[in-house]
Amino acid sequence: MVFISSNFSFLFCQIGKFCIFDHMEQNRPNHKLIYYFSKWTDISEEAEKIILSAFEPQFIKKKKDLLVVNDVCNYLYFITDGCMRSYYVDEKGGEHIFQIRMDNNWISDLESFFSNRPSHYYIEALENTHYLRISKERLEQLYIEVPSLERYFRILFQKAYVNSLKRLNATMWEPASDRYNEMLKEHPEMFQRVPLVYIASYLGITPESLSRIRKKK
Amino acid sequence: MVFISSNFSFLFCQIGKFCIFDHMEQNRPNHKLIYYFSKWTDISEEAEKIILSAFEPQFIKKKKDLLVVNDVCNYLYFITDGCMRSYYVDEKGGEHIFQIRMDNNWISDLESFFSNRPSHYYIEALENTHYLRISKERLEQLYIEVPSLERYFRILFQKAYVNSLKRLNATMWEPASDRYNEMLKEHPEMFQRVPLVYIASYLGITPESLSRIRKKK
DNA sequence: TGTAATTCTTAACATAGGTCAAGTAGATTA
DNA sequence: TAATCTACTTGACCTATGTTAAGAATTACA
Repeated sequence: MVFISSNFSFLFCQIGKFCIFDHMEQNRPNHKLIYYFSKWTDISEEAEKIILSAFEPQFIKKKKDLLVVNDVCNYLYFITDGCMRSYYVDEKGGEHIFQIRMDNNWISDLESFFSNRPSHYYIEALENTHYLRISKERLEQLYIEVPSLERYFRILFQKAYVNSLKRLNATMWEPASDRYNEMLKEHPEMFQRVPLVYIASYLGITPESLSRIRKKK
Repeated sequence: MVFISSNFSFLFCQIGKFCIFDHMEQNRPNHKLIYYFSKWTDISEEAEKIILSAFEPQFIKKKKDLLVVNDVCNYLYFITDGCMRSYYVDEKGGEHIFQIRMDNNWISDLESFFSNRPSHYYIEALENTHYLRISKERLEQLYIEVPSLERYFRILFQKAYVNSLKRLNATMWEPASDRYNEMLKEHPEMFQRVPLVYIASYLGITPESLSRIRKKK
């Protein structure tokens, strides 16, 4: 695959991630958020204060659910430190993971969030995780108070959509071994923090298949 | 599949399509566009004029290319009447269709459009097609002249992203026959206008497999 | 520290869907 | 009207991946 194999980074759709924040103070996590906003749009000092007050810092323990099926997803979540997965459960009880997100990434069920309808998904913490959250009402208000945020989210969703289409093409037309190899290359840190069972599901295969792929290398 | 089978409409990701325009005058296609904008955001009469002047009405004949690989995609296209497909070609020469769009839908290569980098894709007319187009420069300017457009596109991409993730889940975890049946239910018009070869590719299978699925029914 | 739970691997077998090759039926063109 | 094309189908065979079941290695916990 000529162009697909050149960059499989979309395999994680890790929207909004651009640099490491080791130099930042650990206890001012909101500043990471502002940094990302300011990458794509202008944020005045005034606006910065408003934004920081709109997001609530939260914590969740490993293996706890942030969202369960049939609940409305009331928040947009920005992971400052930790790891989450979102998945659905089919009628035979099988779990299908479609998102794994780590530090400095957004996670939510956008469909439920924007429609106020019950979610079909679960969101679960894979590690003890610190995150920021904002409710739909507060976000709508924020779009009015800080109009340039609309631009940030327009660009965020635009990129997320493009990445998702690439991942779709790879899933349809690339063999699982290629998807695995490129993921290994683009996201080695993932393999240190996330069990292979989950990575297999994310890639659209069974853990047994992933095991075979890894053996062949 | 409990929730997926309840609505496969995302299989077409026909973002922005909400109603039929039979009642509209055929020769004022731009008004369809305004109608869609005004569904999600407020458009003043003033803004309407600016928008209408920013989009150029165009026409392309069946089988002609709107975009070819390695060209930069300079426009966002809104199909007012007709049908297009976008696809890429793998190193063995195989074509893989990932979008089929008909009346009142957007089509483009967003990645190339926003990055100004050469596209990996083709966009081809499957019918004689009337469409509107806007360049990146003009759109950036329009975001400034009509800020509420940023909101429209934020919502458009947000929905497109959600649909794309659902299509990804269906592709990974649902059998091809289910995807076919639901597409037939949700988009029967597609089968009147688009050859099965293309629909097969869109569903991620070969024409032979689609033929077998259709036979079994 | 021992037991249970997770995580990962392996092997035998099953199956959906791909590949190749041929053939039919309409539509298009000479 | 014959000759091509294009769209679609069919059949034989193949392969990647799923399924089931078992076991090893690691981690958590009582």
